[in-house]
Order: sequence, then C-alpha cells, then structure tokens
Amino acid sequence: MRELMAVIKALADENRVRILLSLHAQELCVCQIVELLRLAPSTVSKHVAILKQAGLVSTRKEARWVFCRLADGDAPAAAKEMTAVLSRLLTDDSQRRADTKRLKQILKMDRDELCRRQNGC
Amino acid sequence: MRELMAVIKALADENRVRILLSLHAQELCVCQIVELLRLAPSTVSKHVAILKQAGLVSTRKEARWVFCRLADGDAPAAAKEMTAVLSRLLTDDSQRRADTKRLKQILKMDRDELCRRQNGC
DNA sequence: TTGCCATTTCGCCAAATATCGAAATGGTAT
DNA sequence: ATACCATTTCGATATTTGGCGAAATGGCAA
Repeated sequence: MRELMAVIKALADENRVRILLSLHAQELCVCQIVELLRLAPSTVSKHVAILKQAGLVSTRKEARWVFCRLADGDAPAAAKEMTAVLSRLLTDDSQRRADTKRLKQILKMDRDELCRRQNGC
Repeated sequence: MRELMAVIKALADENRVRILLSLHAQELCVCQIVELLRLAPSTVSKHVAILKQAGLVSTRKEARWVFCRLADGDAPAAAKEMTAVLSRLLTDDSQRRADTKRLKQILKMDRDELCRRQNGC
C-alpha cells in the first residue's frame, strides 16, 4: 500500500505525468525537461526526485548532465503497471501530442545553448 | 488528461483508496464507511464526493441512508481502468485484508445503532 | 588545484488539501 | 404538517504541496 500510494501521489501532478510520458520515446536530460515544461530547474529537479523516489524513473549522469529515463526491470510492480496504464489511457491526449511535437524541436537544440539560456536569465 | 488527472488525484489519498477497495465486495452506506475509517461523517462525505466527481463511485439514497458502490458501465475509461489496477495491485495488501476483516464485523452491526453512536458522541 | 556550470538543496511563500465541529438540508415516518 | 436524523455544506485550522531564487554540490576540464 505504502509503495502504491507513493506511485499514485507521484502521478497526482500534471507536470510529473507529462515528464513520464515524454520519457517513453527516449531519455531526456533535466535541462530538456525544463525547456518542455517551462518551469524553473529547481522545480523540475524536485519533480524528477519524486518520480525517482516512487520508482517510476531512474537517472544517470553523463558529463555535466543528468539523464532521466523510465524505470526498467527492477522497478516496483506498481510503477510499471501505472506507467503502462497511463500511456494507454493518454494515447490520443492532445497535451501529450503537443508535448511530443515540441520535444522534437527541443531535441534538435544544442544542449549547451539550452543550459546557457536557462542559467543565464 | 483532465479526466485522468481527476481520477488520479481522487486516488492520491489513502483513505479514499480504502473506501474504493472496500466497495468491491458490496455497497456500503456512509455511516459504515465512517465506522471503517474512524473519521468524522463530514470528512467521509467529502471523500465520497471526490470519488463520485472523478467517476469512481456512484451513490443511491434508500430511506435515511446513502449507499455507495463502485461506478458501473458508464464510468469514464480512466476510472474503470484504475479501479481494476488498484484492486489487482493490492490483492494481498495487509491494510486491505484488515479492512475486509473489520468490514465483516461492521456489516453485522445494526445501522441505526451505528448512526446513533456516530451522531451521539 | 581551481574554476566552471548543470543540478540539487534550502528557505520561503502561496495555493491546495485533509480534517473537524456546527449549522443547513432534505427525505421518512409519525 | 412536524420532528427526526443521516448526510452534506460551511467555516476554520493545520498540513502538505508546488513553485521560485539563492546558495551549495559535485564532477569535468583547464
């Protein structure tokens, strides 16, 4: 129960659901998620931490960046199950489609440029 | 998305999840749920309203009582899907078992007596 | 070592939420 | 009609949560 509640609470925020969905196609670094959601880096960092805590997402460091991806095999059953259900229920969601489209643009941008802009302002 | 978020938020509270699970075997009147969760009637009423709003639960009036049951056929897809997943993931949950057991006792009690006690104190 | 810089942590604020008790509601039964 | 009484609504309060900016962190690269 405790475990499942952590998963549900992690998903009880639209921005975190958007993060989860955007990770279906490929992994993303934090600065790319910042760009997608247009939130402060510290805010996104917290959201990712909550998703990680719930076992929905895992991360790896590469150079200066932290990359996020959907949790794999050893994720708790609740996390895997809910990830699958969410993706299924939101297959044709307009917000999801918009995010997917915007993500294509973001992935074309230079990550250095992206980070500089986020830090610079 | 809006619809799904309503469902997830409705489930992002352990007491509401317990209500949902307890309705799998049979319908319950509000005073029986009050007894199960040991919360104030007004609090339970609000929880039920939230579950109803999300399409997870529906209610009917009979005499002085309001009976709650799981939403049926015309419930939104997200609600049906999540109800099924929750039940599956929590099949062997200890809290759920404890609630099921206690519920057996509560169902044996006289509803008039139950309500009198809840109102009387 | 030293500096750089993406990310995280911290401290704060505003908004949302869970809970309660008191008062309102509305259907039953007298 | 009237009174009763389970439930709901309302108002208040305490806790949690989402958000930001500033400062800390920690890994690369010079």
